Amino acid sequence: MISFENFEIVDGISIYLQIIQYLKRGMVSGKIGNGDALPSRRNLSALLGVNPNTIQKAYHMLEEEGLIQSQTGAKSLVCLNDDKLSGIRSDLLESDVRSVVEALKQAGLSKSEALALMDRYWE
Amino acid sequence: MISFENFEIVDGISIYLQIIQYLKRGMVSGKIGNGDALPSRRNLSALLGVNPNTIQKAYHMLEEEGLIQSQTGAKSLVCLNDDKLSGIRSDLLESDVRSVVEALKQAGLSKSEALALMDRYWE
DNA sequence: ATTACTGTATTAATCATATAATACAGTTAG
DNA sequence: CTAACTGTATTATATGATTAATACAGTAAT
Repeated sequence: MISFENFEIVDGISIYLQIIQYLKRGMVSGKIGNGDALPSRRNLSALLGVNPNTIQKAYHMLEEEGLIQSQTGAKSLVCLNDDKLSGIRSDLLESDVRSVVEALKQAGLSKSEALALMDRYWE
Repeated sequence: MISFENFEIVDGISIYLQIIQYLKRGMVSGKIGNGDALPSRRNLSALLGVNPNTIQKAYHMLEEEGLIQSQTGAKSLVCLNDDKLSGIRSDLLESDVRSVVEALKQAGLSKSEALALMDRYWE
């Protein structure tokens, strides 16, 4: 069963997007794999303290992307292959890194300053 | 006059927050300094293709933070000192770096992989 | 002073997000 | 079989972000 232990909702980004992002990152890391069962909409909504409809929205979008499969009555399952995985990986990492590079550049940091900052925060 | 040439609105974050973020990063980089004049609400709204109220919201919040000063009839001016500047700097860089570190960690990258990725995307 | 530009305020409408309360239909496990 | 859990759907409400159309008051420059 996929865990949401180290998941925390932050302000400024839609909750359903944060859930999608969390699951995709888990897939990229290998912690979440093909066939894994997702928490039920009701369980996850109770765990995170958000409305069931918000979970449903996230799951529904993942299903439209072909990353999970749902069937009325049964648990939703992760549906992955190598192609999908490499697609998610490049999408996610690219947008993450691209945005922070842009931000640090605009704040006037040099490449080496940025790398040093990053190194320091990695712990 | 403060320039918005290299500013582009992205999806997923409120426009007024993006404007605030852009201006703060300019302050941190030194491109924007104490006393600099901001574009008028109407001008900037036309330039960015957004509603004047959206610009007003961003400017108003910056004024509440004490980073700009406005007076009816005249241009709004940047209002900075060293204390404010160092506060913005640590806030901005910290949140930028912290979030990307968390994202890349969760995606399963090692520190060196992350630094290499960052290095590669810098140009 | 007149003109053109400023900031500020108000009201209304629209859209996305999120919540709330139900209901129905299919599955899984005892 | 039945009870408890699943996914799915519907309707309503609230809030925040954004747009829109004005209006008023103050500044700056000619």
